Amino acid sequence: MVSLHPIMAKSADLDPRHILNKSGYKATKGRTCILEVLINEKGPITVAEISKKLGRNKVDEVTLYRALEALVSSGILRKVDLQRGNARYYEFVETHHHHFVCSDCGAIESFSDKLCEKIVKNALKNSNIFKKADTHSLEIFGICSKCAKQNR
Amino acid sequence: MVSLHPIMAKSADLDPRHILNKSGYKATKGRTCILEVLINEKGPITVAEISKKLGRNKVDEVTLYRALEALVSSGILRKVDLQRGNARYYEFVETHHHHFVCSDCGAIESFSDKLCEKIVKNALKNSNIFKKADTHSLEIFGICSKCAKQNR
DNA sequence: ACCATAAACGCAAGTTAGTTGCAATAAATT
DNA sequence: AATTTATTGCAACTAACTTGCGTTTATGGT
Ligand SMILES: [Mn+2]
Ligand SMILES: [Mn+2]
Ligand SMILES: [Zn+2]
Ligand SMILES: [Zn+2]
Repeated sequence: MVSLHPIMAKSADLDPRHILNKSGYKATKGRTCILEVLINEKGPITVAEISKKLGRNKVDEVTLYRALEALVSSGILRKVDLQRGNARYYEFVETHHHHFVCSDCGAIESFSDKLCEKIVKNALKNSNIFKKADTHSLEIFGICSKCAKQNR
Repeated sequence: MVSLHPIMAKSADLDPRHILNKSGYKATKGRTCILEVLINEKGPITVAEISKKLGRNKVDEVTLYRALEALVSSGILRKVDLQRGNARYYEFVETHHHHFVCSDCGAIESFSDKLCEKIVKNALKNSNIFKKADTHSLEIFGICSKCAKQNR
């Protein structure tokens, strides 16, 4: 938990305009709003959800797709597969973590575990063709207790 | 490595017809061929690739999609996200494992690590809403040494 | 071997998701 | 304020599925 001085609107690394410029993008109205939506979101959301949350700041869907792909390629956003249809899920990358997902209702719980690094290290050691790893994804799927109760 | 008696065409758990029937499906020509393709494949492949490998046994694309979804829902096949465009990747589930994927050329190396189970156990212990886990996915992304060399 | 039944199939049509090209616009740099 | 270059919106397109429905085919019972 970071506590901010009241006079500071936002720490720089949570300010969409600053983030965009730092990565060499123009802080246009569109991208600023898009990134703001994702920063304010606790978990991954779909393209359609982002569009809806933009409200009166809605951008063309082409613009949205292009912006999301750009931000992913810079490591600002992350695309995750939550195995729910084929919609893509995006989330702002603050700290690395994983997801526990309910296969029924889609409820998401985040977690992290430093054992992951150990696994990546092992995989690299045993690999014949990889010398370094960039990223990894780990999601666990199950039925949440609410859904488990209902489906009985 | 399992050694089979010459008179035995295939061990039962690798025989598509047997697998289909055991799960309550009809061993139609279509599904038998589809499953055969996936059993003979070492890694996950796309719908288009499956279709091509079917050759003269090609089925309608609708049939293919319906068959794949059915087989996934029975746990016979698995759908994995290798972060390469939006085509879906399917693979026959023989033993649980994970993938190390080249973000550039798509090369895949499989691995498994029992530390995964530990992570799942940890996540369950710390979870407020999940009491059990069904499956999990873990993929590592990097650039293979061949691509690393070329891109220099 | 034949029949009944339900699963699976193929076709046609439709939808949803994502892409490409290009001229117009708006940040950033000077 | 002018210049430069990324970004945008529109229109059109492609790829990736999905749905409905009448026909076919595998399977289990006679
Ligand atoms: Mn998350
Ligand atoms: Mn595999
Ligand atoms: Zn649930
Ligand atoms: Zn490679």
